[in-house]
Amino acid sequence: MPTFEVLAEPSRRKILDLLRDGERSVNELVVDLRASQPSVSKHLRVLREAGMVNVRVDAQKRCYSLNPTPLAEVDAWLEPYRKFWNTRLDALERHLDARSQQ
Amino acid sequence: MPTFEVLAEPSRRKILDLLRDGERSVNELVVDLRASQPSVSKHLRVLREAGMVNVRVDAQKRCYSLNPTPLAEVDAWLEPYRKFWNTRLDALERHLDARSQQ
DNA sequence: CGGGCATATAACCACTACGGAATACTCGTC
DNA sequence: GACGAGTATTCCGTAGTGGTTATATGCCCG
Repeated sequence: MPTFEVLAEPSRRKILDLLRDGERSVNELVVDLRASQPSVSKHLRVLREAGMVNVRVDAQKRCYSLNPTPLAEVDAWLEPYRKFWNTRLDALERHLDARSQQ
Repeated sequence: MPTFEVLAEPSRRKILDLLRDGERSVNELVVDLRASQPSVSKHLRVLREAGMVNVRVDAQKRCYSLNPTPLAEVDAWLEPYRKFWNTRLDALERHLDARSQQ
């Protein structure tokens, strides 16, 4: 599934957010997300196949950790837009400066 | 529709990309996207309702222009991840530095 | 005011994604 | 080797999305 589609799911974004604090087992994620275990497992599969998380097997547990690399694609897409809201902010600043001259 | 879902559609991202170069009429977008007119109109509606584009009426034509503001939400979500691939790059740099010492 | 241009909307269809319940798998333990 | 914990997978039902065709709307012009 393409990166942007993966991120369209709020639960999946939240999983990534949680994994920023370090690796978590499936059950820990289930608790934090207040979702069913199959649901979380399915989302984790999507994230795995998109290369956004890594798995470490620890007996029965699977510990998932963050792989932020694919997010660079989003960052790259966003890049050309950044100058737009920068120039917007610049315009706003100029506007405010002009007002402060009064 | 939430920002991330709006962006999940490749055609919609492409529309935004095209509008970076300035406003376009629906028909111009239809040509550039090689898509049907109703399809483009629907995508434009989604983008409109998400506040990502503005419309200017010019006789029969509707000229759409970019409103990048909602993209700031994506940028904000992405922000905490940026340091991750920075530290990854740092790690890569250290690795390369270490190799160059040999 | 009739016709053609530009766009929006409606109605329909195919597809897929998500959630829940049930089940299968796999490992460590007794 | 039976059992339970932890997780993955399967099998539904459902809802929503995107595409196409057909139609409606609004505007300019002759």
